[in-house]
Amino acid sequence: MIIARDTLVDALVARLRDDVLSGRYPPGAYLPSERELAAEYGVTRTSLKHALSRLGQLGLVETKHGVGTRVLDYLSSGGPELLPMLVVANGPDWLEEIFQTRREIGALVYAHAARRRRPEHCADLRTLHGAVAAAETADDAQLAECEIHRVLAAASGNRVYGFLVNSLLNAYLPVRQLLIAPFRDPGRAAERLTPLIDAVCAGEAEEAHAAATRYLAETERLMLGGEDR
Amino acid sequence: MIIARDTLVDALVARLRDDVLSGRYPPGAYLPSERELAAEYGVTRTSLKHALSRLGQLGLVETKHGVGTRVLDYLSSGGPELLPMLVVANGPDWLEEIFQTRREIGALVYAHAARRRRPEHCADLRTLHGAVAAAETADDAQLAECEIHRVLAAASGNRVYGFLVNSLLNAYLPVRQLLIAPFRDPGRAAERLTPLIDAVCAGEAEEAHAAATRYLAETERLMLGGEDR
DNA sequence: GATGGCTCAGTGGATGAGCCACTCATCCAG
DNA sequence: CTGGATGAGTGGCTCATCCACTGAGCCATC
Repeated sequence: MIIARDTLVDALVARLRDDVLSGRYPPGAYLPSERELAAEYGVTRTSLKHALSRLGQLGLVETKHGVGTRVLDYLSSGGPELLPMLVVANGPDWLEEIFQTRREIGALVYAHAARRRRPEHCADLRTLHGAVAAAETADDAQLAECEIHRVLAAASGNRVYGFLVNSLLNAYLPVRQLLIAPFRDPGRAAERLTPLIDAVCAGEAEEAHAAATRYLAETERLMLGGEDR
Repeated sequence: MIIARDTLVDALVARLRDDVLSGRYPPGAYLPSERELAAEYGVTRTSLKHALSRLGQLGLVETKHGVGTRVLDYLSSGGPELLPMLVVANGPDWLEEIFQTRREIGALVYAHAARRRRPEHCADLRTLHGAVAAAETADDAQLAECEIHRVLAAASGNRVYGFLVNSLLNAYLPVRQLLIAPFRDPGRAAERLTPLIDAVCAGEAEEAHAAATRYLAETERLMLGGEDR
């Protein structure tokens, strides 16, 4: 286990992010001046600026010289990089939409993977599939399955799809402990993966599309508390 | 036209980003120490740190206290927020993959839009469609068309799809001048949109899917220099 | 010889005072 | 009524300085 103690700026970012997401500073509103905020949180203006700068990069706020820092309408203009943050703050609100996206994009991308996979992708998939089956903890199985999704996305031959899948994984990883049910029995988790991996390695695009849809829907059901068998 | 002069930190971010993308600092390599970099660029360490912090938020580098700042393997682990940057640096390399993604995700999302659109979405679509037709410049037509994509994504009822579409638009906007051909004749641009918008407003999901695919493929062809008619 | 603790050089983290540049509302002179 | 000057308030940026962390190497100990 890695102990990654947060830095002061990380804590500030988290705090300001919460203040924005909770509605304390709604979209369109101006934040207090940097000098005021720094005083309120008991930090230097320099540190506060670092935090604001990162929120700006995230697309949550916009700073204008001589004017101030304004909260943006991130729900309208934001990108998927906001998902991890939003999921941590309001997980249940987002589950359904993320699952739908995962299911539909997954089917699309994994069908491409079946068409364009190369031998090394298949080798990686087999290795990871084995790692899921042999995992000693649910945690290991879950992480190995994530890598499978990455390899499948890479096999699609479209790097943009790789980015999209990474986005969804990034939203999933911070809350994965809550969605670990499908991996409690690693052996069965691996069995569920078999049809998808076989279809992709065999180059059967139609079948991969169907298998992906089935697999993703089934794991969702289990994540949401359905019984396994 | 808005004159948004770059700030020093913006320039630093751009410079460091180029140094990373150009391979001067390949993934896995450590950047020189902050003190050295600050001296090299003739700026304060404070400003340099602001730039590095933003690159970190972007997922391009990772900084560890007491160790240094390392370039990440952004092609493997990054998200779509990297696209604007990558497109500006190596546009042609990415065009094909972005177009494929736009076409396939667009068809998927706009089919959902046909199923779930609400009256206000249709009203917005009609207004924007009119704005494209009446645009006095290709520029205005292009921007209005972008808004149409945003409204369509919103109409899908899935905010995650909205984020994905925003990502693609963000990658497109910085280079849109190079891809403005389809909007040289705003009237014809609006004509091309008609089947898609009609299908969505009529709630015909299958037809919306097909119309979206046709529309997106046709505009791509024109963007890449095909003749219009 | 292997172990465990120490030191030290180098790195990033954070501070706080200070000055500069920009924006906007206001006011006043023409 | 117009146009320019003013000033308060904002963020941009610098500087000098200190703190905290890491890792390599040394060395006494076992």
